Amino acid sequence: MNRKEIFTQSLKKAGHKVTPSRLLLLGVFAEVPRPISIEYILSKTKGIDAATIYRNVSHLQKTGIIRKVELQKKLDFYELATSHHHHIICRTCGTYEDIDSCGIENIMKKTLQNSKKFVTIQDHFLDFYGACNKCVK
Amino acid sequence: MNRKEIFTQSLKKAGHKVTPSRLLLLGVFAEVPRPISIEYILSKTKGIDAATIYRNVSHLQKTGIIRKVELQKKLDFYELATSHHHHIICRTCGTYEDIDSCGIENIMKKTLQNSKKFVTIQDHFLDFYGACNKCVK
DNA sequence: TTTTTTGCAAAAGGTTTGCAACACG
DNA sequence: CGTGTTGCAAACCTTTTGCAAAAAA
Repeated sequence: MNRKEIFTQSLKKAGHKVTPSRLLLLGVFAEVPRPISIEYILSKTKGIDAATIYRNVSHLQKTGIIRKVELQKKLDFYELATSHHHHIICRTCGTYEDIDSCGIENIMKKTLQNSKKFVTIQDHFLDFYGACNKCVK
Repeated sequence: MNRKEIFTQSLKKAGHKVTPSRLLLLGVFAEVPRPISIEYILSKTKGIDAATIYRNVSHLQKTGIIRKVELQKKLDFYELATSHHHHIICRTCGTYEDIDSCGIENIMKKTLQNSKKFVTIQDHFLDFYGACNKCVK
């Protein structure tokens, strides 16, 4: 079963009609093994109207074929230059806790040692998303 | 020296004029010990024109009073529901490597143990930003 | 008084929505 | 055929820019 057949099957299973634009969209996802942005998707699907892409991304997400990696609400966060730490954030109510010592330095060190392309790490981003006491049920 | 005086001094030192809108803006940052979004800032500075806020955030950033935590270019990344891993990304050219084993499970476990509010972690986000071989100089 | 900053209005991007034509099943 | 999907255009929202008035030094 080739890639197109797999896509076709998963679309049908989710109740979506199989259309050229959807196959193309899923093809873009399959070619890049990492989270990609709408901007990137649009650049790889030039023939298709942007509205169609937005609608399909939204539909495929609702049925679980793709999944949204949401980092808070909007991009570009700012902080006072003196503070930097990590958080655990409740997906339901948005409450959060700071994580004081997270041991990330070890991971950074190990990552650099294993890396073939990279020489330095200047910055990092780490947050956890979960459920707080009040929102577990 | 109170908070307002500290702000005044750091603005002057950076060559900014001291204005009510800037003091208010810095006050918002000081009240929340974590990265905040423009959206949040605007909601806390209602009397002031949005254009002024955007300009000030931009200026304060250039002189290092606040700092931008940039996660790629735009928010809302998507991935196939089956794939999930981490990256080390070059800030200059955008090249990246996958990080296969990053030891994050230990951090998750430790974080949950230390947490007072949280019961489960459903998801996490971790990327490193650095310089690759070609871009170090 | 000089230079920077501000508010307003307009412009510029990116995303969403309404609607009629079209295509999948 | 009937319903879901598409393209187009208009609507929306957020961010940026130009300009003249106001404020800081």
